[in-house]
Parts: sequence; C-alpha cells; structure tokens
Amino acid sequence: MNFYITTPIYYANAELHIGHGYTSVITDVLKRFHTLFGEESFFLTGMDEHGAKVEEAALAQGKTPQQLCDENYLKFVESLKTLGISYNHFIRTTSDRHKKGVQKLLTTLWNAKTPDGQSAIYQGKYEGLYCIGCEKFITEKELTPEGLCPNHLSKPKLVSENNWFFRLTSYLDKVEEHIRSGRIRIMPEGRRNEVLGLLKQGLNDFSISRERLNWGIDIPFDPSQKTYVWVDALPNYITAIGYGDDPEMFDKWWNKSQVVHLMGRDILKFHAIFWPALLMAAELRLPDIMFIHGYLSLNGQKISKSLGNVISNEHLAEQFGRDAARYLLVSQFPFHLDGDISYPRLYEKYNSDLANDYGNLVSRVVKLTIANFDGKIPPSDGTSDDHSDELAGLISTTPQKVSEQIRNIDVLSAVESIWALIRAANRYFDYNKPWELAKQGNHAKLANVLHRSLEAVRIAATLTWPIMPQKSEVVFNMLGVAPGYQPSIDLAGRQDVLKAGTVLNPLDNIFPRLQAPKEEKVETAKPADTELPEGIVTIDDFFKTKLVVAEVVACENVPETSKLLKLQIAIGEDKRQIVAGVAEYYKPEEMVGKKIVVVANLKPTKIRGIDSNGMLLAAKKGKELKLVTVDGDIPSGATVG
RNA sequence: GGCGGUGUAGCUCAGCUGGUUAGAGCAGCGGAAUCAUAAUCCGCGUGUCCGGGGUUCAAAUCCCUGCACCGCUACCA
Repeated sequence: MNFYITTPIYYANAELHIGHGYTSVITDVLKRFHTLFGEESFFLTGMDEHGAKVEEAALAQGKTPQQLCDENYLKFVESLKTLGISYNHFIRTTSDRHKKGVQKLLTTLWNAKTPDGQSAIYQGKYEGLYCIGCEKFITEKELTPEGLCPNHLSKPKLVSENNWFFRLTSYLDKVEEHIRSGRIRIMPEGRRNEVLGLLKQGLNDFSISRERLNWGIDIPFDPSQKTYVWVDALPNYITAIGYGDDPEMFDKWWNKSQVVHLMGRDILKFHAIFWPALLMAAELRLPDIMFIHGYLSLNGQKISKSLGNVISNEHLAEQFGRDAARYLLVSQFPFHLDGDISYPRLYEKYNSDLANDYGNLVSRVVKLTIANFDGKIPPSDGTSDDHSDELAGLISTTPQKVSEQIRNIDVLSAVESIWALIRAANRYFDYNKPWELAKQGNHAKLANVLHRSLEAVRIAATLTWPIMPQKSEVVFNMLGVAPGYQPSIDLAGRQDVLKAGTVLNPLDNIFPRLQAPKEEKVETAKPADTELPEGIVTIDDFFKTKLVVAEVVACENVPETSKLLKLQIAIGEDKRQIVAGVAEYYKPEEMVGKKIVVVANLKPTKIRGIDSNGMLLAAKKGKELKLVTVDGDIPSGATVG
C-alpha cells in the first residue's frame, strides 16, 4: 500500500511559525516512518495564495499579489527547510497545474447531478457578513462581543452578490454514512463526534464563487466569477498529484494509496464534510483518514502575533539543532491533544532523552570500542551474556510495536518504545561492565559486549531516523555503514548487520548537553496586582461597567424568535435600541414605560441581525426571571453604582 | 442552553470491552559505579484514580448526579 499524507496548505499572507512547523514535522515524521516500513510514500504541503487578503496585503506593500506570493513562497520553503521537512511536492495554488486541476474539477461539478437528479451546482444569491481574513462569511453569532471577527479581530463587511452554489445538502447523508462506517476515519474520536454533531444540526449549501474577487481562479463556466476559497484550496490535495494533468500519477497516489489529511480543528468541517461531498459529486475516491492535531501553546499562552509570543521554526532549530527540535516537537505530547511548550521542559527533555540516554550511549560505546579494538568493530561469537536476552527480546519486538503505534498515528508511544530499547542498551552495557573486561584482558567477552552495543546503537539510529534523519546519518557514518545503508524496519530487528573489522569514524557528541539559559523568563505574566483572592474585583474594576437607568419607550417581538425582544430605550436624552432575551417572561407591552437598569458602555453588537447597544439587567433563578428596576421615580440617565 | 471531551503520583501522561499489591517518563531522595556528554546503573511513591450516590463477589474502568476546565454548537449578550 502506498501512503499519501498532506498538511493543510498554509495561507500565503501568514508568517510561518512553530504551529505550522509542528504540523509539518508531524507529517514529515509519519511519512518517513512509512518509508522506513518499506512503503512508497508521498508528502504534500503547500500554500494557499488566493483571496482578498493577499491582494490587499500586496497592495499595501506596493506589490502585485503574485510578487507577494512569490516572496512568501521562498520564505515558507526556507522556514520548512530549517526543520528538515522533506515534502515531495509543494503545491502553490497559483501554479498552472493547480489552476488547471481546479477548472477540471469545476467543469466536472458543473455537469454533475446529485443523487436525487438535481444539478450539483446552481446559481444563488448570497448576502452576509464577510471577513476578509477568514475568506468566509461569518454569522452574527460568531462575532466577538465587539462585533468583530473572532479570528482576526477585524470588522466584517456586509456583502451581497450572485454566485454559484454547490448542493452540499444532497450529499450530507452519504457523508454521514461514510463517517459512521469508518470509511472516512476521523481521528481522534472526539472530533468525529463533533462532525456528526454538525451533521445532525444540518448544514447549508455553500457558495463556490465570488464575483468581487480579482485574485483567484476563473470559473470556467462563468467568466465574471472567481473560485471561492474551499473549491480552490481543498482540491490542492488532488491537483498536486496529477488530477488535472497526470492520470497515472493520480491513480497511484489517490486511488491506490492510503490517503491521510492532517489538520487543525479550525478547518475540520471543510475537510470532513465539504471535501468528501465535492469528491463524491465528482465521482472521485474519498480520503481514508483525517487526523486533527492539537494546538501548541507557549508557556501556557496561545501562540499569536498579538501576544508577541510567536516562536519561529528557525529559532527552535537554532536553539536545539534541527533534529533535536523535531524530536522535541514530536515527543512532548500526544498529537491529538493541545500541548504546551515551555523552555525549561524542552531543555529537560533534551538533556534526559537525547544527551543522557541516546547521545551518551552512542558516545560511550564508540569510544570504548575505539580504545580497545583499534577503532574497528570487533567480532561477535553470538554467545549471550548478562541481560543480552532482555536486549535481544526488545530488538525483536520493538519494530513491530513501533509500526503498530505509527499506524495509529501515535508517535509519542512509538518514541517511548524506542527509548525503552535505548535504556535497555545502557542497562546491558552497565551490567557487563566492558571497561572492566578491558582491564581484565577478557577480549572475547569484551568483543561480544561491544558488538552487541554497537548493533543497539545502529538500531536506535535506524528507528529514530524518521524523527532525526540527520543525526541518524551521522551515526551510520560513525558505524562505518554509510553510505549505502537504507534504514528500514527490518534492519531494526536484526543484530547481524555490522561487519567485524569495519573501521569506525569517531565524531563529536551527537547531542551535547545544553544548559537552559538563565533568563529565558520572558514571562511578566500579569503586573502582579495586589494579590486579590479568586473572583474578587476592585472597585475600579467594577466601575468599568457603566450602569444607568433607562426608560423603555417602545418594545416589540423579534420575528421568528421565541426569546428575543427588541426595545427602544431612553437614557436621558440618548435614545438607543437593545435586544434582550426576555420574551419568555415579559410581553412587549408590559415593558413599555418601565425604568430598567442597563449596561451603557457595552460594545454594540448584532443579535439576529439587529443592532443591540447595551444589555439590560435581570435576575434569574430557575424558570423565574425579573427585571432589575429602580425603587421609586428617578429620571432615566441616572447612574447606578 | 444543547452535544462532546478532559479531570489518575510534584510535572507530562498510559491505564481497551470491570478482576492479582493503580503504571511509565521527568523531577526528588538514597546507594553503586567511573567506559561515557557530572552522563549511566540499582533502590525508594500510604496517590481522596475530581466530589457524591449506585450496579457488582469485584470499578480508575459501567450507570446516575454534582463540580472544574476545554472544544463544537445555539434565537446568551
């Protein structure tokens, strides 16, 4: 079976940081493990270059969008290189190949009929709030309390236009079926449930084109429109492997491979629902696995530009070395959970696993061999000695174990299995005390012990090759097996690979111990206020909320809702409108004339598309709700506090 | 509000369909050793398995309920 694995394509306007690096390293490690297993494997990554945001950014910098993308492409490639990412192809959505593939897909969809005989694509009108950053329409409910896009903290625009729609709704049943049956395996389980939950709630058809977009792929059947994000981005997974121009390649990597998509949870819906539906409409094979990895945080804080705690791939690689950085990213926490990176822990892990266990093993074995056997691999007569059975047992079982763990996308457990072997090798070495054998002149046993230990080193380097390929090459070279040594899972299970008499090439320590920088303490955390008990606020905090008395001058139900009232209120001279979820407790006519207490300085928002400029206060317990009003008469506008 | 997830040693986490004294790594403590990168090896954990009920001969593991945190979602604002 071939193995085809993809990362999401990274947005051209972003800066690649450790989050992207993490995704890429996971993918790279998985791909290399499959190579180690002897499978043909293909690793795709790339960039998503179209969209209004790229265009705007280019304009702001006085460049053409293409120029900007070209520049960022070079940066992306450079950044991925620092982590040793060995992708087979980097797809650019501005490439001819991709454009051609997308147009082929669109033409196919244009001619496609849904299972119930309707055309898969139809023309419709779309109106909604559109966030340029997200490249998507967002609903009012998604907005922050300030009415901004939650991801970009920018104000969405109201957009209305004709565009082409994909009849997603006709495919939802089938999609659900495939997810339930496991034909499309969504990992981990929790994410699968989330998708099923989404399907249960129902989704709408989605639009696949935009008329106001310049920077995008032409719609083949309508020159006035450009392709809209998901039908441009998602097909990268097939255009990159020849959907549009290389049927043989496409057949090999799409039809005859295990297809694995890796992603973060933000794009799960599009991958788990939209993508299979599009593929079904185009009568193409479905992907096999969607793996949703967790997000990285840094010292407990979300990694984000605005918080200023973005850490670059280059930085991590510089700090620990390329391969060690990869190891640290992959061995700290399970992929499916969010993980927190902290420098002290990174250094701890580096020193204990890489310097102490692995690096030191290599160093002690090689140096003792060189000192006693003239720098050559000594012969072994295969007799067992102290703890050699334990080591041999691990050597024969670990490869199988590791391959099972990797097939479950559980690299953390695989790492643990490999390290159990490395520790056993250290243990074996200690039990047999080769340094004493040397002093005693027991060369026969010494030869055995060192030969076994050298094989163990070779095996460790073979098993860790997918994670730390460069270091493994160094070890292979040190053992005199390189070049020409193709690490494979089979070779990791054998103890008869090294040839007696081979000259070792001594090298420096592969993982020198590192001292954590003393003042890596970037954390100022909070200005260390006067230590307030949990849940206690100061009077200043309280008065940030401006409470005033308002009079309800008019009130009506919000149509098609059961809980919402729209009310016009007067705060002194100031008139404003608020929406409140109290319709189940108060009739509109009861509200008029009431003096209520409202939060006056709440950021305006929209509820069900209606402006709301404040929030009224009410007391609620169980099924009872009462408005907060004032005792006696006081003019509206009076402050409360 | 609805759905889902998580809550196990100081830290990061394993513990599948219930069954010997609840585990690993790291940190910590004690010891051995000195080939090696002050690395290694051996020994050391009385943990309210979040709380409370229940089912069972037997529950961290199943059921109910409460709490906390997280995710998705909603006519919360």
